[in-house]
Amino acid sequence: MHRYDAAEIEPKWQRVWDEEGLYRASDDPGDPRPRFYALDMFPYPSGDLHMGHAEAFSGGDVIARFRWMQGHDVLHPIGWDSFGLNAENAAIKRGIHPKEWTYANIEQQAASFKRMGMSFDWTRRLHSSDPEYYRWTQWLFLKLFEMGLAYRKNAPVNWCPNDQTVLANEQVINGCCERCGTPVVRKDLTQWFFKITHYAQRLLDDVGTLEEWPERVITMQRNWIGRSEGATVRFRVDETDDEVEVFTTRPDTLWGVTFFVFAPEHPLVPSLAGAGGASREAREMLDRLQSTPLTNREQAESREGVRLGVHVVNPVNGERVPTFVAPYVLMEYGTGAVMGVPAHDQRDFEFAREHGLDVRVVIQPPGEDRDPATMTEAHGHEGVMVNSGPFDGEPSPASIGAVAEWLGEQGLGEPAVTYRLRDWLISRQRYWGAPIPIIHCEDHGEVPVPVADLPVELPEDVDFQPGGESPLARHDRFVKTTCPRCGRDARRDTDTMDTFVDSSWYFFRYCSPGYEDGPFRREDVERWPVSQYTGGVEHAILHLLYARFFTKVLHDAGMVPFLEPFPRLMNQGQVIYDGASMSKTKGNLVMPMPIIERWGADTMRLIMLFAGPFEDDIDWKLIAGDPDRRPGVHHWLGRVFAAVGEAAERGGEEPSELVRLTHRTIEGVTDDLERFRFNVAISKLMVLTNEMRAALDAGGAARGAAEALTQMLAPFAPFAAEELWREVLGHADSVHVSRWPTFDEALAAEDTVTLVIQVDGKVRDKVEVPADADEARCLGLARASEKVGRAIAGREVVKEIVRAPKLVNLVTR
RNA sequence: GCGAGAGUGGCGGAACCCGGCAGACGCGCCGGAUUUAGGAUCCGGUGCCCGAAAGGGCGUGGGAGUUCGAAUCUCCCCUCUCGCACCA
Repeated sequence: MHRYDAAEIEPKWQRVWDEEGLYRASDDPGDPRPRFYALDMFPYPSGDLHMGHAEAFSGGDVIARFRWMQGHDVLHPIGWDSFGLNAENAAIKRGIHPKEWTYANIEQQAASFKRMGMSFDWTRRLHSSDPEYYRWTQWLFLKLFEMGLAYRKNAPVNWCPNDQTVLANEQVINGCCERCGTPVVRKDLTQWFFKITHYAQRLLDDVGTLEEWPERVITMQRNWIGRSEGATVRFRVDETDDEVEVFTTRPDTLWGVTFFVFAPEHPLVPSLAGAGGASREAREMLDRLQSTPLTNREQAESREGVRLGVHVVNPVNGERVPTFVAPYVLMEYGTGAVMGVPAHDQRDFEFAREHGLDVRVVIQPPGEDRDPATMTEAHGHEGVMVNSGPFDGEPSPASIGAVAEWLGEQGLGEPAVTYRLRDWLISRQRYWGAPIPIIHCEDHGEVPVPVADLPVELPEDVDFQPGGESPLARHDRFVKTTCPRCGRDARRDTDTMDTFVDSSWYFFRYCSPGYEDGPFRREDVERWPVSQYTGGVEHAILHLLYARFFTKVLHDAGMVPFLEPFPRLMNQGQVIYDGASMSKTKGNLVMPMPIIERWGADTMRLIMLFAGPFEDDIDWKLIAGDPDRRPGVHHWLGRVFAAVGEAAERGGEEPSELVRLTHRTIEGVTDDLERFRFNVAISKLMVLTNEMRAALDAGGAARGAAEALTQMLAPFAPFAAEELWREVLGHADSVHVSRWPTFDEALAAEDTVTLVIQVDGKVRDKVEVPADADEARCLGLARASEKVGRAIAGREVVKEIVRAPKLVNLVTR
């Protein structure tokens, strides 16, 4: 009798696996096995692993183990995204060094991963905060710099007053810092950017080719890139002769312009306000608008605005229209100025009504008579252009392109495409990140650190309290250097890189661990394209967009052979509690390690994987029940032990029913694993267990079922399966290097099936029939059924549908 | 507002891809057995309604459609979740 005792078997096998060195990807390019690169999003080392890690990595591990058993050469690496603000803030709070905090957490997480039975190739482990890693992050920065894709400019940036750092647009959520929730303010700073906008169109085009990505992630990427087609049009300021450009998606409404609006930050605004002799009140309001943080404005829905007192001339009809400054126009999008077409744009309409401006209809649907005096909202779409000079009578919106082209011919503008995507701001004025490898020389400007001098190491003796400039700026020995070109005194750049830079290429480094002559070898990356990327949907935009951008850049640099890094993406759901995210502050935090200590790692893995579809959220409150009560999956493992144990000791021929079910289960589970349907696969293994139990209780043998069950259990519950395979079933080698069972169609085939007999589509009877029963036989049985006879009594059967051997449907009148 | 996805027992969910026994599997609950006891184990039951039972009726958010037959395909509506949101 074999009792299931996780506490005994799990540490034992963990040791053995370590010694045996399982799970190493081959370094041999001639290895004939098919390769499978199972990539999990590398964790951020804040504290111990949480439930989200437990779920995501359990799923990723099932896939990796499944592929191993299918005979693949599997690369299943692990590393840590170990730079970043969290470490720095936590370290400040605790009065210790970020490095100390970070590496202590990494060690804890690594130990937890081993305890969970993760099949990582530990020899390829990396940490983005190691000099040997960020050396190459810096190298890649220089590559982008060399390619003209990294540049510095003075720009208004999003500044978090709490974290004392700049944030990327992507890190501002509803006007607040993504990290701490503090409202973000505007500030002008000189910052480093990566020219991701240069790749906007390619990022957009190629995202559509990712057929194995979740649709919603593709949509989110598309929306983020935000391509709009239309035209730019040049207006002239009548009083000053300044030229000002606008972007519009609706050039067909140009004849309906009745006013013109600038964003408060627009560079022309100060001089135009002067030229227009704006009133004191107007100037005060202007000041207020210009100093209001961008974010507060975003939330405002007011249609306030200030009249500038100057006019612009509409190039298509020569009309003079008044100009305004209004917060509803954003400097960040388009050109920072818009033409006001109140009849056909809702925002412009509201603005016009607020300020008593004309509304002129220039698109009129046939049979309708839109009257500016009585309109209560703007009309956008279908109709015929009117009051539109040469375009009168043309259809809209079909004429948008024609108008744009006409503008070009007339020299008034041109067709244009605009993206919402901004360049990627990568400078951070914080300590715990990769230093930007640039030296500022008075004579030579921005000079790259020579590759031989990389890494620019992060000094440890730094006062890293945030103070509005980079902590590195206060470290004289770091800052003072000499120019690599002229040898004279120069200053190092003191900003560090956004951690998203680190995570944009780590999956390449796994392919060439320890490589000394570059970030990775092209042939290694070519040999190990990512087969499956698994991670949280919270990275649906930023990380994935940046990693895609990097891949394209490196492709263009000739360093990688493909254009997209992750052909297959799977997002696991979140682990939540009672409908809300778990957090320490809410007091609803459940951690995986206590569960592992109490019930074992296999149970924790099975709880996660059996709870529901992998991509759906798991609400711990709904699935967990009493924490002291034995989890259902633990109970099941006990039943598996009992059944496999008995089967191992008993000889004889297996009941054909059980053989059949075994093969059907192999077929089903294999398919489920290909499709991430872990919960369904586990339920099938449970069914097989129940059937084994019944066969054993009836005195039958079950050895074949026991072997197959143990093997199929291995990806989910690696410890229990190993114990059964080696100790109970008596195999010498690990179950994890055994070959995945194959299914035999002949053995899986049923010899009898259930014939369902319907009358008018309702099930009236069921009969067991031979699998090869023909139509006549089925129909005869249906006709002979007493229940069917009762159901059709007194009625005429007008049609007989027969799908032998499974179904007969008698249709009556 | 725009976009995406989802609505099935007391609960998590299966069947949806490819129309054919709805509710697999598990949790919970009910009954029984065993046990000093148990949050342990084993056996049986468990969609709802009527009925002692046999049996019957109803049933996959609502409504229509296609079909011999719809949880599944099509259309409309409702609800919820997620993402984006003054993007000119």
